[in-house]
Amino acid sequence: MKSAKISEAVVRRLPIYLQVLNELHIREIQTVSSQELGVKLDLNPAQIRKDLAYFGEFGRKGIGYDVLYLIEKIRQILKLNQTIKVALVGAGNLGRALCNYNKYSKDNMQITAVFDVHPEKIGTDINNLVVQPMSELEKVVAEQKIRIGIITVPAHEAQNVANQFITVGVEGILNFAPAILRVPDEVRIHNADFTRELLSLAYYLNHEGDVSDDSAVD
Amino acid sequence: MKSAKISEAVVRRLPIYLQVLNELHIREIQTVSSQELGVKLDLNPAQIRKDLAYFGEFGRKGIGYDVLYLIEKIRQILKLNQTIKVALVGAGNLGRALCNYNKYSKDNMQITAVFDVHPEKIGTDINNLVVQPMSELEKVVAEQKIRIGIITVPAHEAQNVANQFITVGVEGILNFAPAILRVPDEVRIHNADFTRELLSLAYYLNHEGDVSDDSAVD
DNA sequence: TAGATTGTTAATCGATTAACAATC
DNA sequence: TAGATTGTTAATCGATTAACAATC
Repeated sequence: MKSAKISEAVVRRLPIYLQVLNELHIREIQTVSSQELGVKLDLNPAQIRKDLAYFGEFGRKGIGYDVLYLIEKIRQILKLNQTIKVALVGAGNLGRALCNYNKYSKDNMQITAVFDVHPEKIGTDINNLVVQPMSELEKVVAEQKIRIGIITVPAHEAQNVANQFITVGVEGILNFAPAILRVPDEVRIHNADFTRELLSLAYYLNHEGDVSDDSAVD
Repeated sequence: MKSAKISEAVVRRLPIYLQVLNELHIREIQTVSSQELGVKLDLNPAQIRKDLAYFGEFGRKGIGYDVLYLIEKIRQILKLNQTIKVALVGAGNLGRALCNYNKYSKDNMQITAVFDVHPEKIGTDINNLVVQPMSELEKVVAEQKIRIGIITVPAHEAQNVANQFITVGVEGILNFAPAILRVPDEVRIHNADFTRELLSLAYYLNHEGDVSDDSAVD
């Protein structure tokens, strides 16, 4: 199956579908149409149907999609029907926030190890995980079969941490640092740098703001 | 000028350009070509030139782009040549992390007020800001001319907070909660929900993982 | 049966890339 | 002048949307 290359745009919509479907499930709604999903998500129903059809025939003509069944299918597509272990480097505020987040998530993604480069952080406790030194990274990743690395260190340390993740054989990296990281093709990197979202948001503000235009250049 | 509607894809690349340019500036590099930027960012040079050309003629034929000048121009485009004030609701770990982040940023975006719905958080201190009750939101937003709202509350409270932001006239919202929020057309909403990035990252992992395939449905 | 809705093909739309004249 | 690189037009590519037969 899964023959044709699926576009990134499609893959990025799957977690969104999953989110709405989970909400529907909680509200005990059993069936949903692409039409209804489209309204909720501001997406074209044809697009939703097409996205899902890349992976199989999940719906029933004249009826729609069974919510629980579709949840299960999307989870399978995203490989969430197994527990995926995650290591986090950078035990600062953000790292702590993510670890906490973790325990509420039932998505079978689990942060199971936390590391930091700074000696004073080593040994401290975060959400029942003890912060370990980077020297332990290789051993722990191998032992726990960790497949994803999260980077929550300052920008200037990010590439260095990424390199270490790559060396120890992590398959995917989620980077929170506001830096452009170089990784080999076989490692997938996603950026969760919120400053990008914040800056692009600024573009869409109305123009009224008191622009004091202090541009030195011309 | 700025006549044609600029596509979202273009706007989302601007902060990335800004990031590389800032790095180049720190390294005291004065001029850069679209070719060089392309290599750094894994983007087609023609695309970079085209993106920038939507906003003006910033480069010099045969030479390239002056780094400092281009930084200034992109900052103008993103409206960062003014201080944009931001309010944050949700004084949890993530909220605290963002406030801290804040002080290092020189992007003229500033979190100037923090709120929380829970009484026990009110009055506590976050990075020199006192957490205020939601009842103060309207007054503070008006007084400080706050234009962007950040949501760092749990998913089930997010829509409620968004509604309050909308009521008090915020122009843009950055949502960190893993929830789909409904906002009117005139309010811009960007999502910084990292679970989406994490789940789509899982899709790209290699297949090897021990899939115990415990799917109950068929 | 009539109404609803899927899966899918074809049409449209938009974004990326190639190519090149202009020019530093 | 020769080499480099922009800004921009035209060509290509890919993603979204419309339309509809199949079918519940």
